[in-house]
Amino acid sequence: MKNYLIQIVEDDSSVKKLLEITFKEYEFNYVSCESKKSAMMMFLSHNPDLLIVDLGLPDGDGKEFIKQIREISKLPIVVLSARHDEKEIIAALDAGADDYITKPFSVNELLARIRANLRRDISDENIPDKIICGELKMDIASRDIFFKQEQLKLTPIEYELLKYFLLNTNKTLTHKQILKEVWGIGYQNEMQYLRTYVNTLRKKIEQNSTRPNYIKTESGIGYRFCCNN
Amino acid sequence: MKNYLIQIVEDDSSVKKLLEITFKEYEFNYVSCESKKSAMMMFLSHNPDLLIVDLGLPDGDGKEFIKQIREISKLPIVVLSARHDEKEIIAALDAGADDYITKPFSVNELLARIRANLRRDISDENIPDKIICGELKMDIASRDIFFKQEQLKLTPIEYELLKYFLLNTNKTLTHKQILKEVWGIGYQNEMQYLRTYVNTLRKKIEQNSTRPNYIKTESGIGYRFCCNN
DNA sequence: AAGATTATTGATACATTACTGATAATTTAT
DNA sequence: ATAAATTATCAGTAATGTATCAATAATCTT
Repeated sequence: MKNYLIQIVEDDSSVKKLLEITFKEYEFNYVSCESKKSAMMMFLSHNPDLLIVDLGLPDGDGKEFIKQIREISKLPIVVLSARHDEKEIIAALDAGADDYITKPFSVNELLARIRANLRRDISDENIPDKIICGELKMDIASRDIFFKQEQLKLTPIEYELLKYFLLNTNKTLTHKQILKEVWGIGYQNEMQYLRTYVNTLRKKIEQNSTRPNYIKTESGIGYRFCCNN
Repeated sequence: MKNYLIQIVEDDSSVKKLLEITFKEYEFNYVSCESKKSAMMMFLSHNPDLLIVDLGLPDGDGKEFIKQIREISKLPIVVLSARHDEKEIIAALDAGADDYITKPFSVNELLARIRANLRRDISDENIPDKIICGELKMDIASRDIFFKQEQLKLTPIEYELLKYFLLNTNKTLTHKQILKEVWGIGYQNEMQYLRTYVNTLRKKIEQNSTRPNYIKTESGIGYRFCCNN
């Protein structure tokens, strides 16, 4: 296993300490800092494999930092936030975070999520040319999609949407994230487009479109494409 | 593996830093500069194996630089650009760039593309000298094409188009891919040429030109040459 | 240079896909 | 349990993409 480096951005010293002890124990390398300003410098000089960012930083919003990072890098970002603040979490996901953990958190949950997000990063190392998820099979190179041996005919948007889902399975994706990725910048608020296309996709890949197995609705947030492989 | 030298042309210091750290870590040699002017001098003095060029340079357009380079060299050029500047990217490809990466990028994707473009340089053409697909038979060496025993008479573009199709059967090819490959760089947007030639090819090889068996239309994307052998 | 072939252009009819808006169904909050 | 908010559904329309063909321009042949 590669020796991953994790960068912690956390101003609350007790939480920071807890993270550091945990990483030491589980033999993750880490570096840590306490402000947005030093966070960017540290990011550039250390090139970490994963970021853990607290949303309540003293010298600027953590979301701002996430946006800046997202201009230049795709590395996994895991956000720390108080549980009650769902809006903050959605905003951070929209800004480009990959996952979130609510405080207080269990050490096991933290480690599980970090591993999951590091794994995801590895998996796009070889920009997979085939994705298989249950009865669904997508061949990126030839642009073929099969559902139960049958070749599916998808329009360009349907295809891009399904592809985005398949590249981000088992992850809650906000409406805005999906719209931005599939339709492009400027479409973040066209939620009805998304509903319409989720509908047509469900008709094509769900046994029972009212009890979807793949595309699950996360009311108030977005969708989650479920895959058990 | 040969010790490749990569030249970075990037004015944004945080992106430049990120690239440099990445190349250091993965043991690529690199040189970097920040302006179009110094880029050309550096190119001439260092003779790199691959160029990474940001499209938004301060003292002149990156496209200009690419054109100048293409006057004197065929080396692989990879363009860096923000995702939303799709027009810029197209223009850069037309100007002679080989590939592009949109910011933000994942380090792995960056490395994968660089490797792919370095490889392309040396890869020899393992093109078969005879291709048979259903009633179609093409002999690359002698340039003969037979359709149902009959020899077909094709114009140069028709021939190149059919050859490209036959070398890439059962794969959806985008309009741009086809245009770039058959007509050459700079023709990516001349879609009408492609339509016209698909039309004439269909007349020559399809039983029923309105229900094509070979050249299928993929609306909004391109064409797919179907072959069941 | 004339004639023949091939490439490009533009106009038009046709086909598919994207978007819109109304209404029904479901979920969440009070 | 009811109201409010969110989501699903679907059919109509707008927008975009494609096929076809004929006219012109460019190129090649002899």
